[in-house]
Amino acid sequence: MQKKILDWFDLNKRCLPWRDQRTPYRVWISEIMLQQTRVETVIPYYQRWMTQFPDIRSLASADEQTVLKAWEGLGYYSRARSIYKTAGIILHEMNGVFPAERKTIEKLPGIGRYTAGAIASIAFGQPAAALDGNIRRVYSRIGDVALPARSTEGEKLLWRMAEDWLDRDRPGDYNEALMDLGALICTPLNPLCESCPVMSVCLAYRNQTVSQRPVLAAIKPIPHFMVTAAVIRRTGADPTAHYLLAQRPDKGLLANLWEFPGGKVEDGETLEECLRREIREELGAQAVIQAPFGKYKHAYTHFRVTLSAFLCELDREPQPLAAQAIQWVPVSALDQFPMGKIDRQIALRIQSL
DNA sequence: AAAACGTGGAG
DNA sequence: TCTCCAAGTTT
Repeated sequence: MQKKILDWFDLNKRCLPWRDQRTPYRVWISEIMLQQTRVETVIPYYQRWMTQFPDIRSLASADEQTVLKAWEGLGYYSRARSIYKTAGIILHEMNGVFPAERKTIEKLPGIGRYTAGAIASIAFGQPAAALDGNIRRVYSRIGDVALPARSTEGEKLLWRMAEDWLDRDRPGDYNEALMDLGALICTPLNPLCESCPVMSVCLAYRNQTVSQRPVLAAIKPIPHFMVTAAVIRRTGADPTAHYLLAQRPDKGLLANLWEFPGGKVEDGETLEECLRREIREELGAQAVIQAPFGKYKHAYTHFRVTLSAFLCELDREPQPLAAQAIQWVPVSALDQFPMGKIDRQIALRIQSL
């Protein structure tokens, strides 16, 4: 099976930017960017990143805000903050040398079992197994695994398969081969079994259970929240327009990113009441609402929001009561502040005025 | 063990 | 419009 998969890989592997010059740094950055993220999404981010931060030293000497800005739009922003932390650790505690041992790699921030195995095998040629979404699907089908793939028992079995069946001579290529096989042939929907190099050993194919493998967990209902946000224009003699941004807490959703202040609508509250309450609580000021500034729908990982924005002014200078920091920002500088998708859309609308 | 954590694309 | 999910990790 390993030979069939590697022979297929040698003929069909994808040409991807991180597959040139396999330095540990390039493999590491690509692996983090690819966590839960499509290849096509990652490619332009990866190319910009390597221009902006060509090595660990340039990354470690940047500001976290600059790093988050480079990550803006990729999502799961703790990944960017972990990368930044890891760059500092490698530079200051490891003499600037990326560790080669899987166990050591796995101790670094943002690197779990999969990523440690991928880096160890791909960048260092070590016989370390990797189990990602693609490989999990491929092995669930080859072994016709009836256990839910993400259950404790299922994970145990699948990691065991990944360890036992790893090609010891070409571990990095083998792990990548399984991922390419999962991405190109053994796809979630409509897999191309007739073109698969391991069709003859695939138990799910034999048992006609391919479409039922892997066994997925039940999906939970996703709540939907109504939220408001204030686009606050600074009043006063200054002829240049400035708008107020607040920096989110350093933990949780969109940590350390900037946003237009606001919050969830509570029961029995109108949108305007919600906004005035939030501004009072977060900024210690009275909001004078002037006009609606658009509705924005957005789906996060585990909830959805409909955000109603309003153009406002304040009756006094705001205080950072809830945010880490607040800042009056000229329209031309809104670009430089890392934001999540929905706040970026609001910022773009301001810039189009 | 289960929940939190983003976004964009396909069907 | 809506669902599902795509190279997982952390708490």
